[in-house]
Amino acid sequence: MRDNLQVLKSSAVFDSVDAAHIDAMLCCLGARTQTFDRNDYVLRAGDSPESLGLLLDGGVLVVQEDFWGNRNIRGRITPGQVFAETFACVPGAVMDVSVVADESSVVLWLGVQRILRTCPAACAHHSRMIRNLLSELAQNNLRANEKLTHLSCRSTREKLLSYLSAEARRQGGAEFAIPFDRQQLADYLSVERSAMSAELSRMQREGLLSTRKNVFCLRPASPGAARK
Amino acid sequence: MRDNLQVLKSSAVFDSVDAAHIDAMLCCLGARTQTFDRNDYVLRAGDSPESLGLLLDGGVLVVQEDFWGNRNIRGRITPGQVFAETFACVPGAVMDVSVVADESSVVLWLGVQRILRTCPAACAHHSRMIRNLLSELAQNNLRANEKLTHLSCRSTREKLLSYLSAEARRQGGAEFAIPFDRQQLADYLSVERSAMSAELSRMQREGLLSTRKNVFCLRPASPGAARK
DNA sequence: ACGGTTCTGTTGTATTTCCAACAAACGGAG
DNA sequence: CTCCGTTTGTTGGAAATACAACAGAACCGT
Repeated sequence: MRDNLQVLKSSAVFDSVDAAHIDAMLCCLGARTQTFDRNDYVLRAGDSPESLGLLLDGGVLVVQEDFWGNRNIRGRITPGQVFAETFACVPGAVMDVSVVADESSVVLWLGVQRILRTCPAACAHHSRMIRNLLSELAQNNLRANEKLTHLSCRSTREKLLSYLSAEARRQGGAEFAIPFDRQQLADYLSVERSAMSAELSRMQREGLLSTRKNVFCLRPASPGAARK
Repeated sequence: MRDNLQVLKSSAVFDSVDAAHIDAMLCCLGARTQTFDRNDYVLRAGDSPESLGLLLDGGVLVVQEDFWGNRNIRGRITPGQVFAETFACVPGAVMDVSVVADESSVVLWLGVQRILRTCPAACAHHSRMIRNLLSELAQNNLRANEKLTHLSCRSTREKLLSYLSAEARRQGGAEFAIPFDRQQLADYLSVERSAMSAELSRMQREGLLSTRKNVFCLRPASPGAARK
């Protein structure tokens, strides 16, 4: 719990905010922490959160669920990242997604309206935080765009390649770990788990990639690879 | 062209900015207008725009295209709305989508970094505009979320119902016009145009809805409706 | 080591989508 | 009005996905 300050200092929303002032800011933002066990709901679809969540420890999934338990995973939040900021920034916005703890997690709630409503000149750091928040929203937009790119692919194979290429690019190498197990990956890409599993097998047989558990390694295209 | 000021005043990014100050702001933002014919590219994938676009007149489509001309429509921008703001807000961000004029259009370019970089206190309206921009980004996020909801549906019918319900909700009635023709709607939902057309026919036969051109009317569920 | 649970890959069948080609309806331009 | 290009709806065969059911592997705590 002592390294929470470390997480805060490295978090994008507190970027360029003097560490010495963070305590004062937290008080000003009405910050409070909350802990969750695995599979606990952090926020439910239908909520209108007034605070954004900053994950201090653990991991949470942003998911959309229908009545029959079908779920689409929007993304996974890791410590230092924020979530629900979009809904917290639009007063009255109703969440159409839920946030579920994927493991034991600690969340710091920040009353974003206290940043936005009061005059930014009141506190020198407010203006900085608003710009950080804006940057965070833009990043979130980019992530959503990326996911839209994956989902607009027509076939399971294309979706996999689109996602895996993006992940390789993001992590800067052909070998990388993904934050999902197979079922979660299928829910993220909106495909059938079994069909995806079969497709991954085919792709491995063709030499496009190799995978052990959640570690993938993309291979450069080999001209003599067998099709199908 | 004279009613451009009217568009600006009603635009969300200039919300609560005194009309008398807009002129001064435009100068400060390095604003300049540009006109486009139908099918002209306003921005191309690969660009790193330093300005956001505010549409003064006409209509533009945000699209993602691959090498073979397959395109996915991300959305349609109408006068008063902004586009490319996400990329303009993240210095160096490379666009993975293009913006194409769907009709003759007039765009006002606003140097967003001049809002963000300079001290907000320098101009009383800067702080207001930053918050407007933040709100705009949040709205954009909500739209992206909505589209993700549509795209995560598995079947053509589900996608159609998801989109049409959302549109009905947005426009506040069972009867509404959509901003797309059939091909554009198919590209927006990432489905086959012909399959979508067939599905729409089936849904009409079942009495779920009626459609003439781009006007749709959703009907309340009738218990005795024939399946398939 | 032992069960029990979860995760992953495989397979077969039913269903759906994709694709190409065509037909009908529509909307200007001359 | 006719011609012509565009848009929309229809159809049939090829291909891909959805679904269910199962088997082996990995993982857990006891």
